[in-house]
Amino acid sequence: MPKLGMEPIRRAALVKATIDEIGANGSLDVTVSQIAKRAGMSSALAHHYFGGKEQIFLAAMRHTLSVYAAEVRGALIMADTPRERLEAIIRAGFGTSNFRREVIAAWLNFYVLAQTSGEAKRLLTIYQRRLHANLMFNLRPLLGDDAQDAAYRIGGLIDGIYLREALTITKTSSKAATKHVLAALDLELGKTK
Amino acid sequence: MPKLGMEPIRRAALVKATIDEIGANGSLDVTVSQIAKRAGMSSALAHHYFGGKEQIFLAAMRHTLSVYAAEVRGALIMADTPRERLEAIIRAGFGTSNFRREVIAAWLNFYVLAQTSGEAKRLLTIYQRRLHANLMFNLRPLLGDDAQDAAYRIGGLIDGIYLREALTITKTSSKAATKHVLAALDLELGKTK
DNA sequence: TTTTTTGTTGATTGACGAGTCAATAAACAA
DNA sequence: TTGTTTATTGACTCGTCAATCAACAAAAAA
Repeated sequence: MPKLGMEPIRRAALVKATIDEIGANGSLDVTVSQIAKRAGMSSALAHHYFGGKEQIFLAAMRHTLSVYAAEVRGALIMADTPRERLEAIIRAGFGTSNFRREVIAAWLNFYVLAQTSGEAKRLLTIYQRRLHANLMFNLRPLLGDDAQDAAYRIGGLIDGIYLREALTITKTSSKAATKHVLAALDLELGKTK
Repeated sequence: MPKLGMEPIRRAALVKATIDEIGANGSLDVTVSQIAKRAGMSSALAHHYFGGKEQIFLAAMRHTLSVYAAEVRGALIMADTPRERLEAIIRAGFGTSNFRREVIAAWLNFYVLAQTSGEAKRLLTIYQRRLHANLMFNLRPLLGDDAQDAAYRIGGLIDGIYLREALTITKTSSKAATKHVLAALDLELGKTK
């Protein structure tokens, strides 16, 4: 009994299932059947809507990236000063929608995908550039020419902490991660504890 | 014409071929045949010596880790003061044997493997702990109770920069990476530029 | 010399998975 | 009503790959 207008629903379900399946599995070594089953449909339908496995992965990646971007934008609305905006960017990165086991696992595997897929690489590069630009924009008024290097280090630290969480995940790690990056930010800004 | 004493030679060749193949391929999605071919033997022989694919991967991982550890130990011999030792640890991480395309790609994929394989996870955890302990030991005389957090941040930054290099590799990035982490170290130590 | 140990591979097996296709069915348009 | 578009799947094809095996060869031990 086919209801019309299923396409967006199916696509969304597949995207979510893909992230969950990668998270559950810990690798990109998931079958289209597994994803489709988790999303409650046949594998043929997944192919029908996405064309192929890589395109499913890329859609999941775009979704992850856009959720991240939305969370950052949201946090920035509330912030007025450069310092507040920097804090908002950092907090958003470790916010509830991004800092979860499956999402971190998926993120890690997107880096692997980027080794093979040009499109995946492009998407990740966009994320990195956007993060860097956001940090730069708010660091420059505070640090001038040192902003460039500081932004690189803060961005690198964020990514590094993500990578570590891919290995050991705990409930409290979100708070701790935020605190660490904020401390690094204070150091960059020249505040001594 | 079987020469005796081939085992260690074959094993070493397979380990090297594994790292190269993962690097060339950008993922763990390499076949035993590919690895064996690169190492100049049949896939059956690879199985004969290692028993299975995962054990080949783990051997490659152990090798990578031990090369890293050796490089750190080597650098530490020349260093006398805590500050010099910290610099040595950082420099070793971005030294010529570790900071290469294939090795970084392999490293990234070991993180993925650690999601599935308990042994891989164990090995990576050892690396992280060792790095942390090394940093701590030399930061404590300089920072006291702040050493713990500082070590976490320096370690995280190192990993983060590695992750970024997995995406964009350039010739000069080794120098730049070192400079960035050393700058972060200076900040932690309270030196203002 | 016979036997055992070590080295080595081509061929095969058995499983699994991506992608395709034909067929079915409901909704909608003409 | 008839034709078209959208939704959906079971069955199938074709390829790949990890792992095993049988067989051969040479060195070393007996």
